[in-house]
Amino acid sequence: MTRKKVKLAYITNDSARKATFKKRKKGLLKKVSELSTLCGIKSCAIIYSPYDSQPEVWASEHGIQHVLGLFKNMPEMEQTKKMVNQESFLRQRIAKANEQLKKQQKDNREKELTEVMFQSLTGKSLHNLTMMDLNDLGVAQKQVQGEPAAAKTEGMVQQPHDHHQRTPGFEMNMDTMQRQQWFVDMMNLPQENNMGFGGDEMMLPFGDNSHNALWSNAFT
Amino acid sequence: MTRKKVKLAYITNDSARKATFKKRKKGLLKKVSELSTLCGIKSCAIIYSPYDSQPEVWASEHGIQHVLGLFKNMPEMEQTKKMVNQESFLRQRIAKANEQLKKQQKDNREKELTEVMFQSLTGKSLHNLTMMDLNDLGVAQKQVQGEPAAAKTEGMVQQPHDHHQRTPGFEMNMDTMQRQQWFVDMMNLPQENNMGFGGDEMMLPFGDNSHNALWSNAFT
DNA sequence: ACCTATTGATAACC
DNA sequence: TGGTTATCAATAGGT
Repeated sequence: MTRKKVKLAYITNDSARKATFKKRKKGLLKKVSELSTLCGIKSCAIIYSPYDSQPEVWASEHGIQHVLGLFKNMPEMEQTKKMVNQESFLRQRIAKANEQLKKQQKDNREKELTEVMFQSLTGKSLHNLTMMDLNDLGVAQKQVQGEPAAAKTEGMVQQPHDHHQRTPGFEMNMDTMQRQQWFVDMMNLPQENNMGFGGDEMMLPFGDNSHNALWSNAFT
Repeated sequence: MTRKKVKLAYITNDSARKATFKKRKKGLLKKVSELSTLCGIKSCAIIYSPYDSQPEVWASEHGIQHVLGLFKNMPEMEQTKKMVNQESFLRQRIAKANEQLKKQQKDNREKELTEVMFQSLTGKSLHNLTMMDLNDLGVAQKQVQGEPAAAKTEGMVQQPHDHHQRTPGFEMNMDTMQRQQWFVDMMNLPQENNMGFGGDEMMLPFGDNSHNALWSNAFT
């Protein structure tokens, strides 16, 4: 029963290391527990080992989580379930927003079509309509920017964010021809430029935020 | 130098408790350190005490944080800076989305107004356009066909979320006066009712997710 | 996994 | 608050 002085270094022997790990882990958690009990403080210990599928976690009752919120531990490291949940929740949220936006865009396009159709009924060129139909929601509009009717459109394209500011400012003194021209111009507004943000832009930068983590259910 | 058996219970004596705390904390962190060194495992301990302004944290080098991401400890408990940052970031993101959506809605509304105005100016029926829209966009039209335009307008206010679906359903049988009145009415439509989803609805449920926490900068 | 010698931690004291 | 020491507790190494 001689006992070496234990050099503080990695134990290369696998079984010995595992044995030591088990013993010391137990002792450590006990220490943590004692510390919390004796001193009435909040503490926790997290031990991740290849021996346990899950990280060993100990925390004083209602431990630190009540201070920083409610800390939780990942059931499994690799799963990072909650983190994914958080992310997916946000994605859902954003997808919903996007959906709303798309609806609006669709509606917008619908109106365009209506307006273009109106053109055709009133003797205007069907060129725009054709392009729109061919390209549906794509870049069709841009392809017709060279059209006379699109002169104003281009300006609007470049100031899509001010678009809404035009709305209330109807000039009701235009004659019919002018109004119709304006009407046609509006039809040629490229929807794409009013999309504002696309899916990609709304992607949460979780790549950069990979250090964000959500702990869950380790502290009882 | 007699030594009691140490009853595992809260030490009521303040100074004694503090002394014990200091000693044991030191010992505990040493244990954690040893465990990691000896067994090559990741571990960390977090000790929050009234004695230290900041929580005492120890983690094996590149500890657990590399498994779950990069865990970090709040510089100060109460600040929960990062958490706030995360939240505010998301809020920003969502606010942006909302803004975009509003723009779309406004633009949408603008087109509606234009359309309506044009109608009122020309006195033409747009039924055929409606049919075209129907073909292009599906069910939307069906829901509103045959309804008086004025009624529609009111519906828009009360059902802002279905706004886009009602829009194309112009009923063009009104006389010019009626149309113009409708037009004016539309212009006076409170924009707020067309926002689709509001800030509150997009509020992240952080109240419920208070257990979400972002650690930062504790693990060096 | 269980033992026990030995080291290590620390309660009580100064 | 920090240091000392007797004692208790943890555990290395063997079984």
